[in-house]
Amino acid sequence: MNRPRPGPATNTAHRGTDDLFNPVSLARASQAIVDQIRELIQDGQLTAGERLPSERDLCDRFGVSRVTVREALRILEAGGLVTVKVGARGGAYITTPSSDRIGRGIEDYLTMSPSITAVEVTEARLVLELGIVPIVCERATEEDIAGLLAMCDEADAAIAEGTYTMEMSADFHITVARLAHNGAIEMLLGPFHRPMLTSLKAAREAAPAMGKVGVKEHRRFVHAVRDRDVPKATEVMKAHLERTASRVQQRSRAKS
Amino acid sequence: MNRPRPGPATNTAHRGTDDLFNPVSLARASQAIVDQIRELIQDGQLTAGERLPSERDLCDRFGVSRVTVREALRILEAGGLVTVKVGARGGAYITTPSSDRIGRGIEDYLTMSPSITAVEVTEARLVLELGIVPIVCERATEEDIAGLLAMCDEADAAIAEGTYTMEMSADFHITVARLAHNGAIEMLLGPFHRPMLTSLKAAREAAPAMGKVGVKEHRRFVHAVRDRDVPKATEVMKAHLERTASRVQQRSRAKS
DNA sequence: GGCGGCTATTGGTTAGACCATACTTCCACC
DNA sequence: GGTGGAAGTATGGTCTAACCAATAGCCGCC
Repeated sequence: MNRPRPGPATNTAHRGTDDLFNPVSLARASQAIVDQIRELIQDGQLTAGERLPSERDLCDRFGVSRVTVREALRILEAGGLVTVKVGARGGAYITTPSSDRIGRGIEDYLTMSPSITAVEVTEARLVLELGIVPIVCERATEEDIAGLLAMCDEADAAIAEGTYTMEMSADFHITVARLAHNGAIEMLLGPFHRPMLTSLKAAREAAPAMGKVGVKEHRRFVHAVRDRDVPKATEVMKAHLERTASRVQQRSRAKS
Repeated sequence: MNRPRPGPATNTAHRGTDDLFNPVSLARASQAIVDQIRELIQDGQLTAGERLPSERDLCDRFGVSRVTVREALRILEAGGLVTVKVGARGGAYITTPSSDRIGRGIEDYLTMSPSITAVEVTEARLVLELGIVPIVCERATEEDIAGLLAMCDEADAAIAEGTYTMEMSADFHITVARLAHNGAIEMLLGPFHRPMLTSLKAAREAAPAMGKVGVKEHRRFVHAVRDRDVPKATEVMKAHLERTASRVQQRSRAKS
């Protein structure tokens, strides 16, 4: 049975005030466990795919009860650092934080923080989407471009049928972001679309012709990328996004 | 004397606490509670500063044990949606997700995801920092600019004393980001600096002259902003960041 | 009137138990 | 001999009941 490490916050023995002015009994045991495990992951001592000991094991090692260990696991899980499986061979497995989970956090922040306005979100999106244009122009492969054109074709077909949705538009932008072949950018940009969608869906119904113009712009953008024409691609995308932005502004103005 | 537990998929509880909180049933009860509360927050039925009922109260309302409620609170807390205080008048208070907490998530992702390379992180940072330059040039007030110049002065003084740190450089960039007066951008950009710091600290010692050049570039950037000269500011910042980027690349190449 | 201790409220933790789930093993049956 | 299913087992999910620890507010004493 391993003793709990005399680490930063393993306590349970601060009742005796033997040494004066001890650092106050630090926060929560569960948080201390989280910190330890997080550090192990950061140090590379625990790597993706590895399995932590069972909860009951961890209890012994940390010298705490199962509830405490479980709370720590919940926190780690919420942070996307581990996933927990049930059943035999179950347990907590180290996972590389998924962009989805992080995206959820960003999305929460964008949508729930009252200090962040829709205009700001749109502006941030503009910065990102315009910023990647040069990178996309440089790195997009012929297949990538063919894929984008195929999306435009599908969009046109959907418009003809009247089944075009804002999701399809968002998909296009997400795909473009992916062509930067940069995981960090992809992760940052993803969360911007869901809030945008909910914010724009209503407007879409009000202006059904919108989609048609949008897809035309998409296509012009793809052509510019195909020609590796950065200024043109930037210009097209900028106009496209700013048209969207103006609608968001109208909407947020109308709401207030 | 445990009462017979309903199966995990049993629903339609007869508990009907018809106010805000419904009994749960799902794979993880704690997750279901999280979902409910998260939704209440998103809907605005719970707003920042409000206090949730006590844990023991929530047990009754959700029809689960305290352990389960507590796990739910840990998850919400990890997501930055509530903060929990102890003692009388303690409890879970709704908080607007802080950019710090979200930043931690992004930072985890950037540093721990093996699929994200330092080069990608640097590139993403470049996109963001360059993208905001026009906005900063437009919105920076005279006070803002004076503040930046003051930072440069301090940096020069620190260099003269040999106490200049990478943190001071990071501070400069974070301050610049703040001048965009856009919370979303600020939130996105913050997390890029800590990983950058750890990645660059070693290099700093190897090239102590670095800081001097960096500060000089900072100052030239501020002057360009003062003159509202977007192309110039962009050019300066780009050169500055790319010099940093080249060092990151060297470093990551040396490591492999 | 102010200070110090009492008390109630509330989160933090423990211990032991039971259930649900999923993998493993192995045996019976074909 | 192979195969399907039953029993075994490891593990997470939840419950109960209790106690500890921190804090705010009140009350009485000086």
